[in-house]
Amino acid sequence: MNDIRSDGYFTSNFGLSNFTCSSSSSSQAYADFLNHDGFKHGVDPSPILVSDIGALPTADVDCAGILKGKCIEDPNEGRKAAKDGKRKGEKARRPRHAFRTRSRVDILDDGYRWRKYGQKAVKNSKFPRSYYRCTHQGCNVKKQVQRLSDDEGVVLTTYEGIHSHHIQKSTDNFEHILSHQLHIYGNCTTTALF
DNA sequence: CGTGTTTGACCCGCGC
DNA sequence: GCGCGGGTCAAACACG
Repeated sequence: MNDIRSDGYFTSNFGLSNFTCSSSSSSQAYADFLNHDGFKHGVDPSPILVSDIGALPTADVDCAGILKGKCIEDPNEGRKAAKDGKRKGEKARRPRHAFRTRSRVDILDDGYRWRKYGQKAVKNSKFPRSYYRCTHQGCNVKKQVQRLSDDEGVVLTTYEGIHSHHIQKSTDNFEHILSHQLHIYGNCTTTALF
């Protein structure tokens, strides 16, 4: 199900989609986020910061439904940790990882059910940031979705926490949604779906 | 009626 | 201390 290609990219089939990451931390991030085991590591140990986001290549989806992209570690973990009640300077226990995807739709279906609990205007951006929580009982995974102001075709999704359960939607549903989306937009090269 | 969204208020940390 | 910005809460609302 998982494979590291010769070019260092990490490909994994999570049931709903194929995702490609470029570093071991990225693959672990996605493994954590999707609650999967058995990942290989050691390709590229260097983390990529959200501040470098402008220099990163953008994720894309080809006509076979293969999503390619990079995930980014969030340097803002300490601040979030402090807000969660931890002491200043204490390392955050819950990693946050961001994924850039090129998509016309803001909501990328990753197979989990999310409940929106907030939306905020972002400074220096004309697009708001949306906040989502996993609706599964006992699972406190969160994600933020924001469209980049300098590239309106790019959606930045930040995941925080680890799912304590399996994907809640079936592959059949995903395929149904995918075919529906492709029917709507008629251009699968610019539509990203998980 | 259950579930999810909207949106203004609120809280907190940080910088000045 | 104060203002700003990010993040969260919760009441009201919409929808199937």
